[in-house]
Amino acid sequence: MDTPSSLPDLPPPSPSDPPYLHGLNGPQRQAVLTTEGPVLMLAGAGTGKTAALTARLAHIIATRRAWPSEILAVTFTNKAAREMRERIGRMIGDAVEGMPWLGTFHSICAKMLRRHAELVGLQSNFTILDTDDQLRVLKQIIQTEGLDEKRWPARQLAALIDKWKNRGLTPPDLDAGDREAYADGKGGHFYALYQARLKTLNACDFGDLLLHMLVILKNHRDVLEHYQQRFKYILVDEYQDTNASQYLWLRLLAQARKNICCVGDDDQSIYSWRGAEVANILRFEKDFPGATVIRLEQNYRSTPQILAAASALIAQNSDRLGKTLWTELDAGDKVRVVGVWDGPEEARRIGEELEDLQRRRVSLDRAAILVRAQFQTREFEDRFIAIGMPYRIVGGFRFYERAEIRDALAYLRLVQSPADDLAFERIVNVPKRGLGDKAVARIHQFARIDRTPLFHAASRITETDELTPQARRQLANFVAMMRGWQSKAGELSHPELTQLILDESGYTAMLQADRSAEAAGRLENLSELVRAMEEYDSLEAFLEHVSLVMDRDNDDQTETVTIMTIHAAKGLEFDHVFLAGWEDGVFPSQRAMDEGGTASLEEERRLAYVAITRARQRASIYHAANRRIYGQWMSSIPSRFIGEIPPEHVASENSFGGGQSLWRANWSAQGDPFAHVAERQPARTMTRGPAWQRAVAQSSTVTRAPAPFERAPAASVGAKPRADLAIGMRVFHEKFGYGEIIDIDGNKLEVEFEQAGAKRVLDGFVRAA
DNA sequence: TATAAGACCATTTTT
DNA sequence: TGGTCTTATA
Repeated sequence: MDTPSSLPDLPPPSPSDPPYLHGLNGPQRQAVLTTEGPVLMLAGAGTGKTAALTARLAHIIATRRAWPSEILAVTFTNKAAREMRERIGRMIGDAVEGMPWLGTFHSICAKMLRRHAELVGLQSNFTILDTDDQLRVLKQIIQTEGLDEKRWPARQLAALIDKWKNRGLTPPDLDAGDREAYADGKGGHFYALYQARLKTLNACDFGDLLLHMLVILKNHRDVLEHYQQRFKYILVDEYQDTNASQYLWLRLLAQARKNICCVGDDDQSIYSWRGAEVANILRFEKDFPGATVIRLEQNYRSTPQILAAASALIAQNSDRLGKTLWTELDAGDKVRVVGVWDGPEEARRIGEELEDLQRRRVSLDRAAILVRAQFQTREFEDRFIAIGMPYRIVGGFRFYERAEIRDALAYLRLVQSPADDLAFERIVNVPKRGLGDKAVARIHQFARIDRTPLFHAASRITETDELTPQARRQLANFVAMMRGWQSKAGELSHPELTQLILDESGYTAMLQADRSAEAAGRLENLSELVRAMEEYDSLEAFLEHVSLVMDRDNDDQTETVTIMTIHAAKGLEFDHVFLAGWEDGVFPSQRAMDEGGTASLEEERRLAYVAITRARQRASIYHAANRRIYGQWMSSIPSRFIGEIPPEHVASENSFGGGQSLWRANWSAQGDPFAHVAERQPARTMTRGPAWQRAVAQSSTVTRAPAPFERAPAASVGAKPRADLAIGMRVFHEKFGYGEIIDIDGNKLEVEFEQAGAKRVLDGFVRAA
């Protein structure tokens, strides 16, 4: 397969090969060495895609085909971009620094758009709105147009506009059908209003970054030609995730030289609900005639058992380009399918398995729990707190999405551009200054009449008697403070300025006065923000970074299990993977089963494929017979996907049969809310689906009665206590705030928290304060 | 204007 | 179930 004879165009590997070719197999080498013309690299899960990709870049640079600044390399996430930059850096050294066009679609477009902003009616210092800002603008429009917000929610309009932007459509491009979609045919009108509003705000949303650039490239030949000349080579990662507008953008840029290399895997396309179009990858050869298609099929990650299970599953999908993954690894364990009684037991069982790994000195970093939806994480969080299992939940709120961070940024934005109405509205009354809806409405009115930004209107309105005397005084004070900061912006460094704003505005005082447990964390986040700013040359640079790039900081050095959604896990790998909640209705999700037909079920199946292929050594699939969803207990049947894995690759276990009576007794004794369900549920469930019957029938392991009571935590096994902590020390905890260490027992601490009282916590969750 | 109690409604979320 | 948003009251 990877012998040179099957690839006649390539020189055979030789010891004189440059280092970046070392260790690459035949197709990977081909992907590196085929620099000219369009290339489609179909890279299955775990086939060394990133290695090939970075080697390709290194090759292009090393052989002087292009300067680093002449290569466009696009990824979807900042993380992927960062990783690529690091890996190339290791191959070619400092030359990566000169790769200004390596980044996400959005960051690259933002960079371009700052140069050409005037071509779409923006100034080059436009602000980038996030989803929150976007929603607020839309709400205002809906309100001023006198629409019933209940009947026509802003979220729905936002989703629609997003969809249009993803498809590369500006308001005039919409056809009749599109326009009909919202508020009895007013969709297009509202879209146009929104775009106009953004223009006056000198702002754009995420979708606009791409859409504006697309419009510019289409309408301005000179700009297009400039970039076509500049980018001698184009490289796109995760091509299956591109949406129409990204696709059109790429096609325009690649048209002249046609040196475009797209890497992707149609089987891992799981973002169609976000506008990604698998069709882009399926029709690549049509778009670029004569394209070289290279398949990376040797998997270096998973055991044959895992791979076979995943392959059989994905084979159920139609509409695939088709790949045959193979591996040279040894057989390994079958995929485990474990049936449990309910959600809490699922968490308990997985917790026990993790403790088992700890006892075997396996680092928890090598294990992950993957879920379909975010709500499933709670069950694990509850359990893991109880047993002291160190965990990390990926997703949820990101750093810059937190209220206090957004508030601080709004202050900065307003200092930097007084015309930023969204920022003004966000913070006029934070901390509370007695400037409520009424006062803000007056300011709005004033601004509308004068056609000036809110801040300017606010300053003017204090010279009138429009407001009550105290509101007037407060507002005058606010305006004066803001003016003060604006004038000091030149003298102070931006971290100093930020600190000054936080203190003078009363924001710090507000949080200090707040006795709740979260307040301490908020203050901590703000100092984190100030610290992060120091790495940037200017406020502008920092704000740009924060709106597009800023990730949550996860620099904890403790070994932890990772709990995350399957979506978030794409591209990652773990030795031990626990796949929770494989029940019809959870996974595949109820929505996917109800609406969307085959297409969305196939996307769920791809998701299942992604999930299984994250595992290197062992994949364990869990399904519960009962699950509480939105507070309601529901009985459930195993996911249809379980039944699609060939029996020869599966080892089933379940907690039923022998354990059942014990269960019932135990649950009833605890006043279990669904004791009545237990009377009949198992029998009924077991006769339900064929998958379940098989899971029971195949059951090879003797069932163990589940632990009826809370067990003593075993987390201390194999964990090393930290040397940097001592009794009496002041520490900070993300959830509980500040406190003092009372006692240390191995890696467990007894801490008296200032707000939350005495708690036992793992040392990994605190840091010295 | 600020707070408290009720209504409402829930996937996945790279930017 | 529980978090967010809206509406009623001090």
